[in-house]
Amino acid sequence: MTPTMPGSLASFRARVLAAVRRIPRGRVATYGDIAELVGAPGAARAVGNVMRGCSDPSVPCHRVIAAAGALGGFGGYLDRKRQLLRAEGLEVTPTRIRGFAEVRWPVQPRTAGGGKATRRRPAPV
DNA sequence: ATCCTGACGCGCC
DNA sequence: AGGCGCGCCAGGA
Repeated sequence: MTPTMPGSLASFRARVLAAVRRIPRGRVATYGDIAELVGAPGAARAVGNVMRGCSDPSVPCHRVIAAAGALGGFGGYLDRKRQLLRAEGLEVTPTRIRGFAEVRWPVQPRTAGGGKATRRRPAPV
């Protein structure tokens, strides 16, 4: 390909959408995480701007939340976001995702090695 | 090239 | 716990 075609050329937006698309169902990622994934640590805000124009149904923009498991935003339909997340089996409190660390992505599910590194069941409620 | 906006992040009150 | 303000970053006018 062209000598100058580092992935960086792909619009920040394109990279973000690609990353978001990789978020598995039932999992969530923060704007900051996405930013870092696309090689723009600290650009969480910019990521949010991208999501804002995310009209692509193939992009699970609802899986992108704010830091600490906060819901973040979703246009004027935050309720919609909670609904979608719940539909994926996530526990969502009125203000945040429950067990955020457990459903956060990307996360290394300890390649089924030793076994007990992280309790898959942190305890209900 | 400059200014302003924003689905953020984090510290502080 | 919850709410407020400042700082950061990329895009658009």
